[in-house]
Amino acid sequence: MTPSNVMNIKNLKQACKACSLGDLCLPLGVPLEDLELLEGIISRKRPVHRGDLLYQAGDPLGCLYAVRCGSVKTFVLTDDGEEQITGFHLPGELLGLDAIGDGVHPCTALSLETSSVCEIPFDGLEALAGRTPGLQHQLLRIMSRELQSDEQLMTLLGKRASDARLAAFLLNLSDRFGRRGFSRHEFNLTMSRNDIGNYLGLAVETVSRMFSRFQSQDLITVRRKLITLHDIEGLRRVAGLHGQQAQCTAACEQRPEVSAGG
Amino acid sequence: MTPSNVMNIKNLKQACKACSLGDLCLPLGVPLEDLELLEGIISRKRPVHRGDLLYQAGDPLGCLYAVRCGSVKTFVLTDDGEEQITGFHLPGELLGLDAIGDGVHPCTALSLETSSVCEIPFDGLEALAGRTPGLQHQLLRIMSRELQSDEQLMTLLGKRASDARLAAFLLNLSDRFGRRGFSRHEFNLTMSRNDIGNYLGLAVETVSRMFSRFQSQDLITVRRKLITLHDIEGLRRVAGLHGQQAQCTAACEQRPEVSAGG
DNA sequence: CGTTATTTTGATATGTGTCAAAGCGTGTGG
DNA sequence: CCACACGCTTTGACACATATCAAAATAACG
Repeated sequence: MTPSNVMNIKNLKQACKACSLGDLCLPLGVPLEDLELLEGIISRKRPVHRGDLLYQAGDPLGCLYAVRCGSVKTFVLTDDGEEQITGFHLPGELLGLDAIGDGVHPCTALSLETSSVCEIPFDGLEALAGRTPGLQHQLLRIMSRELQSDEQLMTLLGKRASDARLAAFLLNLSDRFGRRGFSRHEFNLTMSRNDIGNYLGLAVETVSRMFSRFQSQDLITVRRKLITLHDIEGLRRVAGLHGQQAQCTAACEQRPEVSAGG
Repeated sequence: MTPSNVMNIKNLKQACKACSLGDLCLPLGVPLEDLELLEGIISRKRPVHRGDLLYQAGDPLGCLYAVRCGSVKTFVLTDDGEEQITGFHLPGELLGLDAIGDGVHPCTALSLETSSVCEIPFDGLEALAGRTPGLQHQLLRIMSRELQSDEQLMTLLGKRASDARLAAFLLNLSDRFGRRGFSRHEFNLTMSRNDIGNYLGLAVETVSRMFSRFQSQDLITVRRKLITLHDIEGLRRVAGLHGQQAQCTAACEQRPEVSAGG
């Protein structure tokens, strides 16, 4: 009705092919000619704002959502009414896959900041996947990876102490930000301390205390929402991820601290 | 080489169509004519015994495995070498889906008793799913449901006390046994107390104490591996699953104990 | 039938939740 | 632009649930 609508239609054309995070999202491995078919069913919504819901628990599954920019949290409501956060989602990640089983969203998705998401009608995606082996494969891969990361989270929640949980959480975010071209050493937490505690199965106070402790150990600097990682290897040690990446010789036992400008 | 091989070949023909748990497994929703194609790629192995491995962490993904009878546990090895159990799997359940992402099994699958499993080459399954919409849909559904159940487990591990965890675990098993035609009230635990504790993020001793407590509260009877549930509604209350099924009025506050023959 | 593994029970230690309150940033209205 | 109020975060004190340590009881296995 207004000129702005025309703009929106134009924006729609600016889909997967031009999207900077293509290879983190569904299009990875999908041949160019099929990509256009995928673009055909995806629509890009207006930006959503902090606190906006993408979908709510109980909603019928209409679309999956891909985060384009910003961040989103998903949570289920336990039977006594409190929320359990099931994930924080960064650009390139697909939301709503847990709704395919019953055709109903089991959790709610809420935007943590001003974000942009792509809407992908599931019916269309499924039909297209049947005709496009690369897309089917990528869809299965994405779901499989989510199963894998859930398994890691279970280990964290089931076996690890509070410091290991928070350290693993920070390292996980660092890694995911890094893959998206952001700094691995410095990033903003878009979720509250409360959310972090909820996700990690810890009280808010414990999260806060651990942040303070890590800071006093020169592992990180905390300045409100801004986190700076100074000693990633040290964090790995706290997280219980011994020498996963670099060769772990004597170096694991040394390294007292790395001073950095305060 | 021996006559017994001939028997095995005959057994192979006795595939999905004749399988008693067809509608719990992959074939659900797959039309009859496509079912034969599915049967074509599935092979049924000899029984596996207690302690046998179906696959190990690090193995390349060759096949998915469907439990036909018996039970299997899957676990990842944490970086400091201890195992974290990620699931117990009953007949009709599909194992190895978490390997699709990287083409490598992230966890190990070990049979808890004498079991029988079907081997499903993933390549073939994927190719067939591309030609069979019903099969593709069922595969996506199975993976989605697993995501959903992981979310529930996260809530359990993150928020619930030890009694709620164990109660929820028993109810979950009861429900799954029930769906498979076994008793919902009485079943054998094929896993050790250690395994249960590992899975639920509890010490063995705590699991044992909770079993004793539930028994003294007349919620269950424990006789070694054999568990009998006497008061499912009571267990639901302990698990924090308030009035999910029946209406929960004043009864929730009353009911001091229900005596039963000891 | 003896040996070993598993399970149960008890005593104690400790990490983390809970309660309480202060500090700090953010946003709002005068 | 400043003052106030509100929410979020941090810090402290304490209590409690559960892990840990230790040992007995019981089942499993050769």
